[in-house]
Amino acid sequence: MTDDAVPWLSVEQQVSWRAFLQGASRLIEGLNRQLERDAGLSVSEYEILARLSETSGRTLRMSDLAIGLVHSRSRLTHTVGRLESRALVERRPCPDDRRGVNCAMTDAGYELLVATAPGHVRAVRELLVDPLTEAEFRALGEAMAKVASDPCADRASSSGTQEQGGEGLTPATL
Amino acid sequence: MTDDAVPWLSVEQQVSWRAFLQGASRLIEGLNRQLERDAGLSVSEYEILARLSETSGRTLRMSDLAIGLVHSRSRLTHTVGRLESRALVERRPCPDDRRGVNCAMTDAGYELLVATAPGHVRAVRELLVDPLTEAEFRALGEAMAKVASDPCADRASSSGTQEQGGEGLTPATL
DNA sequence: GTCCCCTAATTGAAGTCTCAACTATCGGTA
DNA sequence: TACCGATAGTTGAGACTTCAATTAGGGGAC
Repeated sequence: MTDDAVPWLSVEQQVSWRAFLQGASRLIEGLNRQLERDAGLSVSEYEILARLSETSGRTLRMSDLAIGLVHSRSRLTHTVGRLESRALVERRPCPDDRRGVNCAMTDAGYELLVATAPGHVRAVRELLVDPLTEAEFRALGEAMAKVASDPCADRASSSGTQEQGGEGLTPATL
Repeated sequence: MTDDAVPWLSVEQQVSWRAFLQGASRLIEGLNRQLERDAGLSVSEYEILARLSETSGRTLRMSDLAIGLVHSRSRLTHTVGRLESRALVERRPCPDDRRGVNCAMTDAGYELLVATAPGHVRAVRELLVDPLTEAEFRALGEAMAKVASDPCADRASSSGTQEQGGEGLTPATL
């Protein structure tokens, strides 16, 4: 934990940062609302079904799902539990590793996904794709891919109180 | 709710879209962890304190806070309640509108923010700003500003089942 | 073989958010 | 003035997530 002074964000950076928070918030909220209304699914649940639908056998190991979706194992366990209780998904022991659990999509799950996908895609377009130009959307994707794969993202920095490098001392940050 | 076919996302768009979900997830999770560890605050709580610190009088009306942070009123009520129970914030009646409630930052709240800001800024830099070039970060900010202010974001589209315009019928979406 | 540490997954409690219902006030209109 | 729809904020229940603890199996070193 290097304890060097870290400069405040510039005003421009702060504007970007807040735009990110606000935009992400609106987007996710809008998607959740649409999915909940039309299919009784949350975005996480939809994501799980979508991932499963893409694999041969419509089956994925819990840990692979968790990694792909960037969810904690615990969260995944709970969410899959809910899906399983609705018979959209099934848990099976993993043949080659007795610690593992396979999550398999049922026919009902697949059907629900097929029925739900069009509305979801439309919402993603309306809320995210359409407001942007193609180039903007591509740039957004590239930037977020870097953020997603940033190797340091696990061990977030700790810090005591220390002086900042910037101008004033307004903690006008975030 | 026009019921026209909506094309699937292209493969490239899907990659961008998933990168967004993954990146946002890692980012927010990392920030929450850092704030929780170092100050016992969540990102939403930090945001509230930060907004308050920027206003003259360090006071903001509940509804203004809710709009600025893109939180539901209910969520804001709960979160402010928690902050108030820790004496980081105070609720006062709003002089000019008897329905309104003003949320005012206490000195303790301000001090906690000042003590917390450096670590938080560092985390934002490590997780989001540093992995990107300046141009990328600016582009990200501009795109997200459009998403945040998109006028249609409120009434998310509803939809029944309908055929898609794309190629196959794989609901490989999200 | 057996120790030991690592990974896989689950559990339950505590914390947070959402949703719908409710109270109170505002402000325009008849 | 009395009504009435809209806005501000709260509440509590239920849904979802997080965190720490727990169970179970893998796999290398000795």
